[in-house]
Amino acid sequence: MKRPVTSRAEQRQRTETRILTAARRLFAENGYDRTTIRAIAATAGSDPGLVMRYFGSKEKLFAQAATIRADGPITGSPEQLAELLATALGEKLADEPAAALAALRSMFTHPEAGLEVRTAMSGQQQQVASLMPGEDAVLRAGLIGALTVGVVIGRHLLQLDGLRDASPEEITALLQPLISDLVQGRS
Amino acid sequence: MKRPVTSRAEQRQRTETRILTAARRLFAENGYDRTTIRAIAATAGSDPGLVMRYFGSKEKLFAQAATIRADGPITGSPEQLAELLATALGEKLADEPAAALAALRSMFTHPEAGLEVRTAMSGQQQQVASLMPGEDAVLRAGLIGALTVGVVIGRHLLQLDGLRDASPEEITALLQPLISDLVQGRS
DNA sequence: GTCTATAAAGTGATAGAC
DNA sequence: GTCTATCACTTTATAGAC
Repeated sequence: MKRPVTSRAEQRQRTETRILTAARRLFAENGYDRTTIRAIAATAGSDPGLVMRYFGSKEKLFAQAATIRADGPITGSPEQLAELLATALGEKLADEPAAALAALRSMFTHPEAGLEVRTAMSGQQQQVASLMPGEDAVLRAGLIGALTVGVVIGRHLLQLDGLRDASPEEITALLQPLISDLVQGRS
Repeated sequence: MKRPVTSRAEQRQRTETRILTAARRLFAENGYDRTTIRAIAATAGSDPGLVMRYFGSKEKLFAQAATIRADGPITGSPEQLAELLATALGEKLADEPAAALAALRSMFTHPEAGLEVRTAMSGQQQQVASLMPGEDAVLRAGLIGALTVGVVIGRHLLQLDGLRDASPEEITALLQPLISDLVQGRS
């Protein structure tokens, strides 16, 4: 008897990733509540029962699908910091990170998603603030965070007029000096 | 027979506003999908049947509850414009406009709410851009809009670290020069 | 192991009793 | 006019047939 090119375990993991990819896309497009297990299974070419069997619950599936990958560690002088933050923003604008978008779209209506986003941002902000001078460093770091989410959701989720079509470079070129001002504490 | 101090029509309109207020609060707190007619009725001390009778459908109730009041007309020189935008932002930070927050919280998961926010912002942005110099005025106006929503949701909805506690004046003081840069096109 | 059938719960909306 | 009772539907989750 010839071994199949794809073993049982391989096949299983393959459909598992297919389900996860489908879930990510649908969660990013429609949010947690409006995405049904049925729709995910259909998109993945699979079955609702299997989705439950593999991931346990809709909640657990979402947790895996909407995990935000943290940016690399942040260090350097204030001048370097501004440039670092601007390029990190540029990356978030260039590609469409489905997992992060899934979390972002659901953050206002699904408590778990809100927590995910808040903790991810909180960690980042503390790091950033510790590298910044001034009494109000935490506030200024928060404003950088707010600016970042504002631009990301303005482009990917709300599709605001000017933001949708502009190139990432164009946007970061405009924003880097502003971020630099916030980092240095000039006002 | 003595006339009651509150007539039939008065009484009716009174409960109608009570329902509307409750709806605004719950929509702002939990979003469209997770807010039920039943919960609105209970909060308003009324009845689900009456809510339907008065407003026709959940959709129509939401439309009335989540209407964004546009800012006053925007005019003036670029210098004035930056100040105007900063103070308008300050107002949005000082009080908690329940109707706008209801629309904002649901904008990613409820298409109607998304449209409401998008059209409100689009109108504002076009006005602002028309008063700004430079080729990329539309993009820069969009960035001002993104910054504004970012800060508003960062404070009221996400409750980001530095933003939650800072005073509106502190925030606008930091942001006005940045807005001014975007308006003038310095970068 | 994969999928069908169904259970259990909750929703918006409606009809009709008081 | 106000509210109770219920309909029709959809959801996640489960149990069991193949």
